[in-house]
Amino acid sequence: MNGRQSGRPTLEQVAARAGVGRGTVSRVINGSPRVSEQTRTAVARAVAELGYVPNQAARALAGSRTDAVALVIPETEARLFAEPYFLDIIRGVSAELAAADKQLLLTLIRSEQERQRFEQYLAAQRVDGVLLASVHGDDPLPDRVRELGLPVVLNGRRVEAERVPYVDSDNIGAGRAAVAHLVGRGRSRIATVTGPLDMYVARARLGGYRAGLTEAGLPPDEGLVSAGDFTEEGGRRAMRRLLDRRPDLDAVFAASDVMAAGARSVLREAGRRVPEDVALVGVDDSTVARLMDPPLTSVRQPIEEMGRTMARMLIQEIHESTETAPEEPRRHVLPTELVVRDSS
Amino acid sequence: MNGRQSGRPTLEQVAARAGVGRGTVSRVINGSPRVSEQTRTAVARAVAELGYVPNQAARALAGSRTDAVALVIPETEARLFAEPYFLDIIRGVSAELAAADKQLLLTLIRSEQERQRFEQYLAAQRVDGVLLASVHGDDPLPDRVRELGLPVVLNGRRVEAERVPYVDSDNIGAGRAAVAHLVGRGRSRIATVTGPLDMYVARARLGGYRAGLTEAGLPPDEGLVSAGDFTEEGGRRAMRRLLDRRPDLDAVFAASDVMAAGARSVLREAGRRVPEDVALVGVDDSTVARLMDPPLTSVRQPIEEMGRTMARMLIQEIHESTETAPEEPRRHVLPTELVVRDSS
DNA sequence: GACTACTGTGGGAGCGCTCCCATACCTGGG
DNA sequence: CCCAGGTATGGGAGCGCTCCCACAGTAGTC
Repeated sequence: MNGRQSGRPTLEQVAARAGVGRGTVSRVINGSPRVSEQTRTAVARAVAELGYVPNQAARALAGSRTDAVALVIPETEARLFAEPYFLDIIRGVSAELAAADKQLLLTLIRSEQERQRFEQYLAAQRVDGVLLASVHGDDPLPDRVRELGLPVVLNGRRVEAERVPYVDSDNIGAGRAAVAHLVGRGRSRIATVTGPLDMYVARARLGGYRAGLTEAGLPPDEGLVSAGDFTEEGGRRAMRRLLDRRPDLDAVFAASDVMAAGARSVLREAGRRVPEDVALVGVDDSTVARLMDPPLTSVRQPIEEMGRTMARMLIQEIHESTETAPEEPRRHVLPTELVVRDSS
Repeated sequence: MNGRQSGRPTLEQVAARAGVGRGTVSRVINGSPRVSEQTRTAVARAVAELGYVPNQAARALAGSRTDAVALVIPETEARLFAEPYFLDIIRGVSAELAAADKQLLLTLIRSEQERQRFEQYLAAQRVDGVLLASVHGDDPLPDRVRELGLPVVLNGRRVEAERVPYVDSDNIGAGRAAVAHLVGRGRSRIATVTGPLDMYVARARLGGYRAGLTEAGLPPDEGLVSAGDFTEEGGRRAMRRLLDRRPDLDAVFAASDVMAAGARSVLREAGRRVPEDVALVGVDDSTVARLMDPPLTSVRQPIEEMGRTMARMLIQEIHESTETAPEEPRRHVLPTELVVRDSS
C-alpha cells in the first residue's frame, strides 16, 4: 500500500526468530534487567540478523513519549542577534540530545500564525519537552507551554527572578569585566551602547557596566549611556548620539559585537582612532569580532555550552515529570570571559 | 500513569459529541470531500468545543507517514562554511515546511557514530524525507537514504551530473561574474583562492573563473590559482602563496567571503592596498563582507531561497512516492548576483 | 418497477509497540 | 515436604488513529 516501509521487521518477528515472546524482546530492547543473559544474547542476535529497528510511532503511541524535544527560536530575534549565536546554541543542544538519543525538532516562529501552529503541535504530543531561545520580557509562551504540562527550559531569562528553569550567561559579570578592563587601560570616560532595554540580557549588561564604574570609583553619567537594539544600524545611531553628547569619551562598551561594528564605523567617520582615541569592547566574541579592523576585544559567552546545559536540564525535567516530584526551579548561570584584542 | 497527556480528547470522543462515527470525524479532519456540509460543521464544532488535536503518534502509526522531514548538516562543514549560510538554509526550509504543516527535524552529524545513529532513525520511520546539506564528492549518504526508500534532496551536488535531486546555485556564473567585474575595473592579473577541490562547489567556482578569463581574452595561468579550504586561515595561506608566485597580481577572486577576509589580512600585512593595489571579490555576501574594511564586493547566493526550493522539491517527491510514478530527477540551479562594494 | 450508480456514513481491523497481569520455575526457611 | 518470595517469561489489552468494506439512502436509467 505504501511503496516504502514494506519489509521492515517487527517486534513480533524478532520474537519468533529468537524463539521468545514479544514482551521479552521489548525488555531486551529497552534494557530491562529482568532478562537472563542467555535470552538477551539470543534476542540481540535476532535483532542483528533481521536488522530490526523499533518503529518510533508505535513506541510513541504505546508509551506516550516521543524521545524528541523542540527548540524554538523566535525569528525576529534570529535577525537581531549576531546570527552565529543560534547556530552555536543549536550545536550544543544537538550534541547533548544526540548523546541521549533524542531528536531535535527545530521551530522558527516568525508570525502569530506560526506561533499558534506551534502550540497545536505541542498539543499533538510530538515532543517531550521544549527549549525556548531568547525570550522577551513579556513573552507568555513559556507559561503556555507549562500549562500544556510540558517541561521547559529557557535560554536567558525574562526577568531577574525568573520562575521557569533557565540557562543564562553572567551578563552582569560581562559588563563589569569589560569596564574593569577599560579602566585598567587607563580609560575614565567610558560610554556604553546597550541592547533593547525590554530584554533582561540588555538590562543585565547595563547593570554590570554601572557596577564596574562604581567599583572603579568612577561617577555614573547617564549621558554616557545610549540605547541600541543589537543591530549594526542601532549601534551606529547610538554611537552618534554618544559623540554628540560626550565628545570627550575615551572608551565604549557595546553590548554586542554587531553593535560594536556599527559604532566602529561611526568612529572611523568621525576620525577617531581605535584604540588610540577610543577603546572599544563588544560582547559575543563572534566571527565579526575577529574580522574587525582592529580585531575587537570582546566578552565571550560559552554559547555552545549553554546549549548543552539547556539540553541536559530539559532531559532531567522530562525524567522527573514522569517519575519523581518537582523541586525548586533549576537555573544555571555560566561564566563569561574577556578576550582581549587590539581594539582596547 | 503519565502525569501529563491525561485529559486530551480522542477522535472517538469528538465523534460521540458530534453524534457521528469515528470514520466521519477522521474524514473531516483530513479534509475528505465525501462529507456533507451539515456533518462537517457539526464535527467542526465538536472539535472546537473539545479543543481536539489529533495525536501525531497514532496518525503516524496508522497512516505510515510522519509529516516530518530531516535536515542533515555535516558538522565539519558547518565549521568550514561561513556559518550564517546554514542559518539561512534552515530559515528557508523552515518557512516552506511550516506552510505545508510539516515538522523540521534537524540533525548535525559530527562523527561516524552519529552518522550511524542517523541511519538508524531513518529506519525507525521518523521522517518522510531527507534534506542533505553540503555533501562532499564521495559522500555515500544520499544513496544510503535512497536505499531506505526515502525521498532526498541535496543542497549542492557531488558531481556535475548528479543523479539525486538537488538545488544548487549557479557557481560557474558566480566565478564568471566576479572575473567579468574585475576585468571591467581594468584588472588583468586576476588570481583566485579556491575552495577544497574535492567539493563540486569549489570546482565549479574555479571553472567559472577560468571561463571568465577566457571570455575576456586573458590567458589562463595556473600560477594565479591557489587552493584554500573555505576557512580564514586557508585563505591566508593561499594568499601568501599567490603573493610569492605572482607579486604583480592586481586582483583576487576568493571562493568565499571568509577566505577573502583571510586574504585581506595578508594583503594588509604585505602593504598592498585594497582596492587600489589589489581588488578583492568574495562569494556569499555574508555579514563578514559588509563588515570588512573596505566592505567586500561579493557574489550573493539566494541561500534562503535555496532552502525554500529544497523543501518544496522534497514535499513534491514525498507526494509522488506515495502516489504517482517517479520521473526524471529534479534539479534546480538558482542564479547568483554580484554585489559591488568598495573592495573592487 | 427493478436495476445500477452513486454519495454519505458507521465501524471492524489493524498499525507495532509498551504495560502489566498471569504463569512457570527456582530458591531457601520452617 | 510445603509454601513464601523471588526471577524469568509469555501474551492480552490497549494506545488513537487510518483504511476500507459494508450498508443505507437517494437518484437516475431502461
